[in-house]
Order: sequence, then C-alpha cells, then structure tokens
Amino acid sequence: MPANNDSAPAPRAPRTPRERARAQTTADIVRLGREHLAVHGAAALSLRAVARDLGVVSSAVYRYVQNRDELLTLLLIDAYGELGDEVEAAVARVPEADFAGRFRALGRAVRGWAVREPARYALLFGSPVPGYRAPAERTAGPGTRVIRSLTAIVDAAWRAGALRAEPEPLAGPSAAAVSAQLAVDLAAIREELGLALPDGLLARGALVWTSLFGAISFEVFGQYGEGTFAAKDALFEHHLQVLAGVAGLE
Amino acid sequence: MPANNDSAPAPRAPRTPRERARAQTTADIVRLGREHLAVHGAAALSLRAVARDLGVVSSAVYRYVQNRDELLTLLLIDAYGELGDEVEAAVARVPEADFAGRFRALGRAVRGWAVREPARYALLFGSPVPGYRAPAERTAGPGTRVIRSLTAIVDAAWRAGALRAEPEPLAGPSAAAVSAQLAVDLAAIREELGLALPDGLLARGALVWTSLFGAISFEVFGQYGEGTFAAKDALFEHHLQVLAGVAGLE
DNA sequence: AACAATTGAGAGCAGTGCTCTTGACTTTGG
DNA sequence: CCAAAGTCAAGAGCACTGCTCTCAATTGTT
Repeated sequence: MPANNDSAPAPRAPRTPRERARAQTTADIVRLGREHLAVHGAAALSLRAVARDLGVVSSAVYRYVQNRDELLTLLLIDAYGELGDEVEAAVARVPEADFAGRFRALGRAVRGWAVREPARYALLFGSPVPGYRAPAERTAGPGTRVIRSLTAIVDAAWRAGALRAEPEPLAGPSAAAVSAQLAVDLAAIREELGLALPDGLLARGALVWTSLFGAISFEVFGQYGEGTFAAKDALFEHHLQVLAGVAGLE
Repeated sequence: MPANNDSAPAPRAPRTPRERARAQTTADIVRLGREHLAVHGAAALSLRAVARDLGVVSSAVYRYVQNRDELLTLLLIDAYGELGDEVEAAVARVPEADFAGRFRALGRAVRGWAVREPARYALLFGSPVPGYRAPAERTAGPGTRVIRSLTAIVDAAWRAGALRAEPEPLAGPSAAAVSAQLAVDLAAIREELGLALPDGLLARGALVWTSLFGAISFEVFGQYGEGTFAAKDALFEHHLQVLAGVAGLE
C-alpha cells in the first residue's frame, strides 16, 4: 500500500505488540477481502465470509472494521494504490521526452491491470456499489494518481512545445453550447493540477481520459460479447494511437 | 416495450382471461421492478420488496418470474428497448444527410437517457451484476440497437462520400501490433452489420463508440466528483464535436 | 499479582433468495 | 352440471447476509 495522504488520524508505525497484532489482523482482513472481491465481485463481498476464512466468528471482524462499507473503502484505497503504482512505474520506464510513448505506456498499464483485476477495476470505475458512497477525504488522494499522470504527460508536452498542432478552440461550430461555466471549471482544474494547458487541450485531455476508460470498461465488462472478438490487443493499440492524436501528442 | 426479436417461445397476444391476467401481473412485476431498480439500483433489487409492493406474498411472485435473474433479464430488455426507441427517434429527427448532426443527436439521446435513468444505464453498461449472466439469445437483439444506429450513420456517410478524410490505415507507426486477427474480426463485424466501411474507419467507429460511453459513464457514475464540475453539458458537447471528427464526420 | 483494556464467541434481529406443501380457486371437458 | 385439471396465493422453512449486544476470556500494562 502506498503512502496514504494524511487526513484522518493516520495510524503510524505501531509500537506496542497490541497495535502490531491489530494492524496484522486488519491487514489480513483486507487481504482476504481482496481475494473475495477478486473472485466474487464487490456486491457479493461478505464480512461473514471473510470472518470464516479468517477462522473467526463474524462479530469479531467488527472489532477491526466498522462495517462493510469501511472494508470496501479500504479495498478501494488498496486498489487505487496498486493501480497508481503500476501506472507510474510503467510511465517512468519510458523516456521523459517521448510523450506519446508515455501516454501509450499509461494506457497499457491501466488496461493490463484492469484485465488482470476486473472486479477491483469495476470497484474503481464501474457502476457504483448500491448504498455505498466512497468517502472523498480518504479516496481523493490515491484516486487521482492516474489522471495526474496523464495530465502531467500532456502538460509536459505542451510546455515542451511538442504538441502536434493547436486543436480547434473551444468555441467552434457548437459555440453556442460552450458555456462560460466550462472555462471557469477548466480553470479550476488547471489550477488544482498546476497545469499550463489551454482550454481546448484541457477539454481534449478530459475526452481522452474518459475514452481510455470507456474502451477498457467495454472490454473488461464484456460488452464486446463473449469471444466473438479476438483481436482486443490490436484494437486497443489502435485506439491508443488515435487517442494520442486526439490529445495532440504524436 | 418495443418489438422483442422473437427467439424463445415468444408469447403472443393472450386470448383466454387467464392468459390476460397472467400477462397483466407479469407486466406489473416488471413495472415495480423498474421502479425499484431506478431507486435502489440493480444489486439491491429484491423480489420480496416487489412482492410487498404488489400486495402479495413473496413466493407468489415466483409463479410469474423464475427467479431474480429472470426479472433482471426482463428489466434489461425493457431498458434496452426504451433506450433504443429514444435514440432511434432522436436520430430520425435529423435530416438523413446531416451525418454529423445525426451522430450528435445519438450521443445526446444516450446521455440524456443515462442521466435520467442512472440505475438502468448502470444495468446495461456498468459493471456486471455479480452472479448474473445476461442470456445472449434474449438480449442480443435489443442490446445492439444503439450500436447499429451509430454504425448506420457512419456507414451512410461513407457510402455518400461525406467522410472528411481518409483516416490513417490500420498499419501505421504501431504496425507490428496490428494483427491479422484484427482484420478478420473487423470483417466479421462488417459482415454482420452489413457495412461498407474500410478497416480503419471501422476501428475508429469502435473507438468513438466506447469513448461515447466512457464519457457518459464518467458523468453518470460520478467519477467527475460531486458538484466540482458544473459545465457537464458544455463539456459533453465539446466531446461530441471531437468524436465526430474522430469518426471522420464533420 | 491486580487491573483494565481488548478481544472472540455466541445469541439474536431483520433482511435476502428460494423451495415446498397446502388449501382454495378458476377453467375446462365429459 | 359436475368433476377433473390446471392455476394460484399463502405460509413455513432453509441458508445466507449485515449488524448489535452481552459475556467471558485473554492479554498487556502498571
């Protein structure tokens, strides 16, 4: 698990043996929960089943985890962390100046993890689990690592003057529909992420971002149909290529 | 509910009063199920709750619906039907020759329905309900109406020679990754949908297709964050504009 | 060693999907 | 017209879920 961004009474390195044992049990619960999640899916995640696997009665688990939702939150953070680690590592493996290459590496990393961990991917990017609301204060940090990586790549390309062409400004044929609110919202995002990208490229970045996850979700969630489509790798590579162009990279 | 594409012992117009009563009760169950689905989500859909609303004991519902999965399937078909109706109507409202306009109308129709019916959208395009497998023989027909509409638009534009430019062939910079299998798969799709589009445009169509749903899913599933982003309409219009360009329309 | 905090077990409540039996009702055939 | 056949709702019951509460035992600390 990666560094969890403070906030909340962050439990630090356990000193007493009690704290050590407690941390160990909690980690075991998360580990078993992760396994159940991977096998049976989020909505079927059962605290009682985890307790059985832990060799303990169900009520005992509630000593370590407030309720089912809290376990889901722990698993959410856990998954965000693993995905973030893999994506950042994959991006770092490509030379800093190869912006399109870095983008493709990011896309492949996300897809690779998603295909390997469909249930956990569904927890992060699929339809929300009914009745569960992720606490923003705990998931916002780890949950934005991938989008930060993506925008960092595009922004670096922009600053380096390596963007293929200036895309059409936001006010184009559908100028009437483009509200001033959008410029305000984009400015807020630019501020928050410390970017230099102009509006048009920022909006295109959002499209590339959602498109990437749309393509992956279609594959992971089986919308392509069962086995009818075999060349998913090749199609995804094609999509990465086109999306890089949409972002202005290349 | 729209025409359900035969297959299965399609129950025709009920003659006897028994059949009439039975059909009425089944329709009531679907209606109540739809309401529960819209309010509480798919995974929380409870046959017992539907029975309560129907003013009947839980076991009685099993006379009309085999099990929870069957009700889910009925709701799936119901939702596909409604979405398909709305999309086709929206597309038909735009002149046949305005290909880009038809595409945008399709996108807006899908998004409008999705925002209005998030739980049902999630049932169709979100993460799969654990333990539930949609029976392909019953959902394949109604489930492909939107993609058929989309490909029909692009294909018509192609046949009319109205595609802005010939996009790069599939074998580009990432030629090595583009397998022969992809050409085979694309040919199968072209055959099945009766299209004339060349490989490159077909692949781009798939990207546009998944991108559209990626953008909508991000909005519907709340990945944008709560209220932090207000100009979703304008951003979506921008995305439609860019995606039309990706498809080769304009 | 004594104390207090922590922990696990167990019972219990309310909910779920689903099955089976039972009794009543409706439709149909002779 | 009446009985057989078909249909239906109700209820009990099983196994599962999340979660709470009490009680006893363990365990670390003083």
